[in-house]
Amino acid sequence: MASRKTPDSTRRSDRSRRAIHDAALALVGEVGYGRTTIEGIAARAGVGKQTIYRWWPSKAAVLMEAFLDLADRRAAGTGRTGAVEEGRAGRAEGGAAVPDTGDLAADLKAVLRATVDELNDPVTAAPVRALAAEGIVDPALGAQFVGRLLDPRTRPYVTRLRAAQEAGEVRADVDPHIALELLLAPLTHRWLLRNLPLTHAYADRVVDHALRGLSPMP
Amino acid sequence: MASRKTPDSTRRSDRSRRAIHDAALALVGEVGYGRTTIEGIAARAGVGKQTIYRWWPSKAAVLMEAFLDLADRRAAGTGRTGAVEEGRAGRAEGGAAVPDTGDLAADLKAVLRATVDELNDPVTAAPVRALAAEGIVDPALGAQFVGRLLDPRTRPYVTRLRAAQEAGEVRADVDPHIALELLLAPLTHRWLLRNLPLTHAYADRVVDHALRGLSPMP
Amino acid sequence: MASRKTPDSTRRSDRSRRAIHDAALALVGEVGYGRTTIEGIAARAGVGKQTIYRWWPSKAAVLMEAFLDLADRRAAGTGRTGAVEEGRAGRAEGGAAVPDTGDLAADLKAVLRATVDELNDPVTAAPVRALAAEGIVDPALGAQFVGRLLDPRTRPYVTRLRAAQEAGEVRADVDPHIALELLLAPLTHRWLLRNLPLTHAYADRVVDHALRGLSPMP
Amino acid sequence: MASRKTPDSTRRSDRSRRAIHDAALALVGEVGYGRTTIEGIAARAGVGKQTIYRWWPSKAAVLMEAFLDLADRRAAGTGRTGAVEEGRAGRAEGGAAVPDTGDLAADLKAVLRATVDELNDPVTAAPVRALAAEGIVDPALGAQFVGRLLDPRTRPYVTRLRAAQEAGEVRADVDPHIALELLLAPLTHRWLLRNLPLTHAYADRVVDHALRGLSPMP
DNA sequence: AGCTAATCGAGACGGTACGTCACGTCTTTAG
DNA sequence: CTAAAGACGTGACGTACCGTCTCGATTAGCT
Repeated sequence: MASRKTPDSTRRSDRSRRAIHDAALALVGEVGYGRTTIEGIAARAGVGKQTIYRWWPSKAAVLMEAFLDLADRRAAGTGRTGAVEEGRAGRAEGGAAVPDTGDLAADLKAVLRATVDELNDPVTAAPVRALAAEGIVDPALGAQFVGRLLDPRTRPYVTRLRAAQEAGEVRADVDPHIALELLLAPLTHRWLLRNLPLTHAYADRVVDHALRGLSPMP
Repeated sequence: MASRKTPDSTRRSDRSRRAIHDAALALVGEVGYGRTTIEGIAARAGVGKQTIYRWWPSKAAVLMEAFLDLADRRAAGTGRTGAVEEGRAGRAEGGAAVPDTGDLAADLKAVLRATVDELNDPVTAAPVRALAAEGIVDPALGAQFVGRLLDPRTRPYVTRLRAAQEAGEVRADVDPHIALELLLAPLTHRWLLRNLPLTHAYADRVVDHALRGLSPMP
Repeated sequence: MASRKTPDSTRRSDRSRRAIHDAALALVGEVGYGRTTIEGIAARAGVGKQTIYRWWPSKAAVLMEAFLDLADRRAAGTGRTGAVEEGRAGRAEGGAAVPDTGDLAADLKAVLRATVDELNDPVTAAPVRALAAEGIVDPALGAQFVGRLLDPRTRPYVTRLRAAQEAGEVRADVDPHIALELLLAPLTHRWLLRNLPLTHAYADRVVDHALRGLSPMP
Repeated sequence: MASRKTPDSTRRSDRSRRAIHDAALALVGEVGYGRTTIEGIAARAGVGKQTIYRWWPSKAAVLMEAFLDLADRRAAGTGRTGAVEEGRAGRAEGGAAVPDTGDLAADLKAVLRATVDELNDPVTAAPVRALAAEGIVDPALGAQFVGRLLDPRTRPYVTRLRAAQEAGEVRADVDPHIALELLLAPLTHRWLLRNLPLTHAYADRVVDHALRGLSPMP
């Protein structure tokens, strides 16, 4: 049944898939996304070019999958296995839960500080930067970036914020998605622009300002 | 005196420079940044490739300059000629002044709505998206992007915010640069990700939340 | 096993090879060697440039092979099929036999007249001129020119001269190679210099003088 | 009167002309004719490109003139100043006289040995090879090569051969030009092809064979 | 001696071709 | 039928020179 267009995925070689993932991540880390080529990935992975073209539509798609796979493996490795501990916030595929100690500011700071660390880690950051850049220019990839990478990771924030709203910690007339952007966008902004240092202190400041507002008490 | 590395800029052809700018902007608008090639720009501009390589280090640099030139020409054309009106906020190279009516929220909304319109205009947006994407991956270009494109355009905001601070409209313990990021980053975030609509209403909401904060009055 | 430097010649496309030969010969004939470019050959042959660079080190090498191939095909087509007639002189790859009627002068004249005709034929002459010129300046190519083009074609002369020597028609103390040069060089000299007409009469004269000598009988 | 096409040669800079000659010869000697460029000559001579294009039609023309100039200067320097000694053979522009001791074979051997030495000298040989090669492919240049370089140098041979003919040393029915080719062509043949060593012994052998003929006494 | 016109050095310009790299497709051989 | 290998047509890369052109700055030769 499987024509040339849709190869039979049951016969796919897992060895090759993983080797391609590894090669893609390694090359992007070593020489940058622009200088990473499909031929280079194939050579490094010890794989024929066609094996890449058969299963992925583009270099970016390879990298995206490679990164998601890496992130999943990490999460699986580091993740607490006791489902009991997951608490109210839970933990979805790809996204770490936001703690809920009752102190919203403290919870957000804790999580955003971790995000800052992740963004400052060159290993994880390189592929994500590349994917973000490519997604900015290519809408289809951008949608994938948001849907497969970003959304799963931000959903816990929305959940936490909604909980805070129910607890009266956050105004009722605020859309949690907008609140999320108010908190997260300044960090990613600095990360993408590299114009100012992205520190824990900055994350704290952003949380404080976002929650309290910029205007003085009336 | 001028060595082979740094050509004599006094003998540079203005006709070619402008033709290259125009061709670059046109091509990026028509076929996208990725499919725009230096050969294509040269051919369209009726210019030898070497003339591009002589004066610019990269495709991105050409586009950057082309866009800045365009923006300057536009600003010069649209700019209010009465220097008297420039008032407190003034108007620097490339950056439009933020009005100061005394009502900070209204002033910010007015200006951010204009920014939203600009970001939604496909003509201006295409080159800026491309430059942003390239800058994310190439730190040197990113610095240029910030220094030559972004900073001049955001400086008036900082000025306005500082004025608001002096007028007691904004808390004294807020760094105006951070305040700026709180206001602007959510907009650029949506613009880059294309995941949610970038509207005037959203700009208003962001201003309101940023100024008042997310937490209810204690 | 085949490294990147030495491509796998078993997978080489014969269609492309032949198309390249034809294009090279055609272009050299039409616009001359100097104005023949590798890009032009590739375009005319409907072939990628890389396919030329993969298999030949230079434009001259392409032309050399193209010409040898042409000459071989011609010889195969014109060649006498009756192996019985090959006689004493035989016929090696690329070289036509020199007849042996017992009259050395007549045999040489017959063959050298044919050579004159060949040299005066613009179709064959154009590539050979070009290769000769290139070989004069590039020793490596010159060696190929001699080894692959010239030697096979002159070897029958040496054979015939040696036979004549054994028959007592030629002095015993003469090196047949030198004798060959005495006969052939004046023709190629005129051909290369184009200063004097290259005719059958001239070929005859050269044979007569070379055999009898310039000095009168003592 | 002098339009743009025919520059006023009275105002020509001798310094530049000589510098260009020197640069051309030096470069051809150092990197070969193919890698010698007009830009390179100009740079090396400290001269604008236009100064070359104004006075010479091609790279080959520059080299030709440079070589002739060099040869003239050498001849003027080495040449015997006593015109009395010039004897029967005389000495024309560029060509050294062939001695006339009465022994034709000895005289020819002496001169041809000198020619062999000259051809084996890499300094003189490099430009002449280049010019010969170019002349083979470009008929106009070839004519110049013959007329300005070769003919002046071979004329003395013809004169000497004619004298020998009058003295009964050479058959009356021999065209001196053909005789010249019989003697000289084998040498240039070896020189151009580089397939066999070009030695004094070879020159001697050629003279002997040419004068006595290849056939045994009848 | 001063004027004026051409030549000079320099090098930017519109081009063409170079030789290399990577693209995405296709074909071959092995499992 | 997939996979490794890699040749193929394609097209852009960045470089080197081409021959033309435009600049001041000499520099003659003629008033």
